[in-house]
Amino acid sequence: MPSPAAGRPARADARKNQDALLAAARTVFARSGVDAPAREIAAEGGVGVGTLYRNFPTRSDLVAAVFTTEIDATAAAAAEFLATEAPGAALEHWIARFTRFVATKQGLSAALRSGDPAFDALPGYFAEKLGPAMRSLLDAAEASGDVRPGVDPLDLLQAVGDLSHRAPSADGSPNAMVRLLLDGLRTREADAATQRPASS
Amino acid sequence: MPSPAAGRPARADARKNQDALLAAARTVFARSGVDAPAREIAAEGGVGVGTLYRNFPTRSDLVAAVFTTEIDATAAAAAEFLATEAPGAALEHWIARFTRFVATKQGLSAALRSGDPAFDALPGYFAEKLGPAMRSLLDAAEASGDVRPGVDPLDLLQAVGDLSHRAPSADGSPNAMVRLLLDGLRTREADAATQRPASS
Amino acid sequence: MPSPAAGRPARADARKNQDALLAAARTVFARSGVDAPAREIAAEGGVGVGTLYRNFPTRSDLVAAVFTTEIDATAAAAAEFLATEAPGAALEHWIARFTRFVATKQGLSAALRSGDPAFDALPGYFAEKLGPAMRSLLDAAEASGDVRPGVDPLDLLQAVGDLSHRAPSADGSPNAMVRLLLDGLRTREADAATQRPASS
Amino acid sequence: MPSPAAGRPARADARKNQDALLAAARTVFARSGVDAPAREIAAEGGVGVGTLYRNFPTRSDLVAAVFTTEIDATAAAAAEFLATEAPGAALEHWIARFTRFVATKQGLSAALRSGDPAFDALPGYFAEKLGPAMRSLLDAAEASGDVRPGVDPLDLLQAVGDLSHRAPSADGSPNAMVRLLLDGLRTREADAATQRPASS
DNA sequence: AATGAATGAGACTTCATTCAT
DNA sequence: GATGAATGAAGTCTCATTCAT
Repeated sequence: MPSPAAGRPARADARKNQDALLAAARTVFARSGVDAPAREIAAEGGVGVGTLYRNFPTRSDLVAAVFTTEIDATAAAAAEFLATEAPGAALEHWIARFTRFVATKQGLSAALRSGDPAFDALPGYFAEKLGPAMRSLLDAAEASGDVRPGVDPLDLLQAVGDLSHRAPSADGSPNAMVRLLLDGLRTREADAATQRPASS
Repeated sequence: MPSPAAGRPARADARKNQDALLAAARTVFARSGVDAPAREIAAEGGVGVGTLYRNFPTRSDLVAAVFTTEIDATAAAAAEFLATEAPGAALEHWIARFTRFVATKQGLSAALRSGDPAFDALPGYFAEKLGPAMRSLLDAAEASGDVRPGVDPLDLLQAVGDLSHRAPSADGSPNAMVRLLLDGLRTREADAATQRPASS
Repeated sequence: MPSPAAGRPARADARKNQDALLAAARTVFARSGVDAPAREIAAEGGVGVGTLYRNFPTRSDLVAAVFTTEIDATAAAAAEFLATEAPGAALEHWIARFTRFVATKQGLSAALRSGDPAFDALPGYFAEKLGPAMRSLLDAAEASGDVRPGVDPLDLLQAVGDLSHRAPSADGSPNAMVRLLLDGLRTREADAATQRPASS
Repeated sequence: MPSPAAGRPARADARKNQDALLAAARTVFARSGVDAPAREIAAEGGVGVGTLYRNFPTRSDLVAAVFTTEIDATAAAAAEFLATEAPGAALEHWIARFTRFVATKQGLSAALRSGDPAFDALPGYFAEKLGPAMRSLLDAAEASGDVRPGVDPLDLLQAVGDLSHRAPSADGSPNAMVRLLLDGLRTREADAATQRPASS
């Protein structure tokens, strides 16, 4: 064991608990919504409620932390997909991932609107992190001709988010309305053909 | 059985309370979500909790009643608008109204998914009442050339509903994404021009 | 219809309700104990709660009335049995009947001890009515040699009552401990024979 | 897992509360019956309702615990009495004690019959613990000639229990009917004379 | 620092009782 | 007089949160 840099072990422990709680909260929020009992989250994380309260004094702190964490992870996935897939596929996959992220947040949008100051920074964080991520995917897809230009990344994100809201969606793929929206996003080569013929 | 022809006396009062409770629930649901304390609803309606429980034994009974009532009112508005406005305006106004109805239902979609059997009939009722209403508005608007044909009323309703979800919207008009969706609904005269560069 | 004596019909109605309530209370007390909801009793009697309260302002009034009524009926049965059966059988049948009366009064003894003044007269009424009834049955049975003499009727009644307390008893016959007590009551002809032989 | 040898710290407190609640329940059950408000029991024990619910999630858990505890204490008293008193006195005292235990259980027999599965094991526990205790006392008393042989301990226990049911009994001694029963239990020297007319 | 026991506010629900019709 | 709707007190139970160990 080549102890790296004589760090204080207590820190490691604290960090471990924080991570465990974050993961637990993610799980529980998805299962029972953001109003799930604190005890359920602590139990899922394998710690006592006291520890939960020490690390996240208020529920909104925890919610915000989970939200932030997931935004980070989701944003990071964009670069990863772009690096390993064709632009169209990357965009599609990433939206599917974003969709699952949203679906996981039972009751979050209601919480956001609650006026709790702990949430004030969240929309900004969302825009700051996911806006550029979406932008990069759209740029690539526009360049490759997969989607038409002129779409605002945040508008799209919001729309997809809203449409994903009620859809736990069987296999993890976006629900019908999202697919509809995405279809509309593609370039209109074929679309035009569909629309031109003799209308009924 | 004394006086044969006499109607049921106390009924008038009971009915009044029921209406008061329905109105109160509508108000409170919009303000605090469908999970608002029973006492708050009773107080808003100016009755005791006991009365609330007598008239609506379970919370889902009340939710379902409010939902049903509003669906009826919303559906009825369609005919009214059609009779007094031009097709395009009628459609637009009605959707704005529908949008407000949805925005009022904080947490309803989550409740719907709760599996409570009291909600089983609701989606069907929604489709049965609002489908034809939307259909009639779309027909008129299509006939007058305001919107393009081929739109499924229920799909549209669902999409608008989902997009309205998080938007109490300042002045009562639909939010940006809904407007976007509605723009897409209009006839593509201009749209087509934009998309088909060389139409010659 | 030879109207008997031009009585006021209202009276008949009132009496009918009272009887219906008494019967209903008997049924419900047996089913759910003397603390059963007032509404359940009113419903069983086919009247509104208001009528219940008009006829029996307090629960104890009703309990006392039922109790009194049944004491009367039980006392009356003694003479009837004596007139139609042999003394031993009459005694036995009557005790079985008394046993059922007691078993029917779930929680009555607790209520009796509650200190409610409405119950003050009950023990006296019990003694006054059932004491003589039991006395007459015992006298006959003693005379016929079926039971040994020297048993106090009220003591016996109380003991049987207490022992019947926890025994809904399958077919309506007294439970094991009561039977034991009654066995002890019989003349010891056979008993002596049983006891004399070689003790273990 | 830090300090290995250290016991569980907070346990002492928890145990103390549990005991306090058990004692409180015993007191309150005796005073107000087994249906006494949860809050009353918690208050008597000097704890919050939450603690009551934590330690005894359902009322039947508490009832069963009190019952079990008292059965244990009552059973233990048998050996104690046997060791310090003459067999006849030990039996008498123990029955008096048992009588008080039963008198304390206002409404318990009704609860037992409620069908709550939490009570299923109680009759068995009663028999298992008190049967042998009574047996040992009877054996000693039979050997010393104080009581006649052939009495089933559980039958006797049940009979005494039922007869004690309604008798809080002034000075703590069994009520009249129980005394009657116990008189019948004593050896029949005199009794036999009375019963066997021509013994010669 | 972590733990989980204790607390008690507050939500739910049931009924006894009153009273307008 | 009868009815049953309304009331609200009272009891149950569930957590969020604190705090001793």
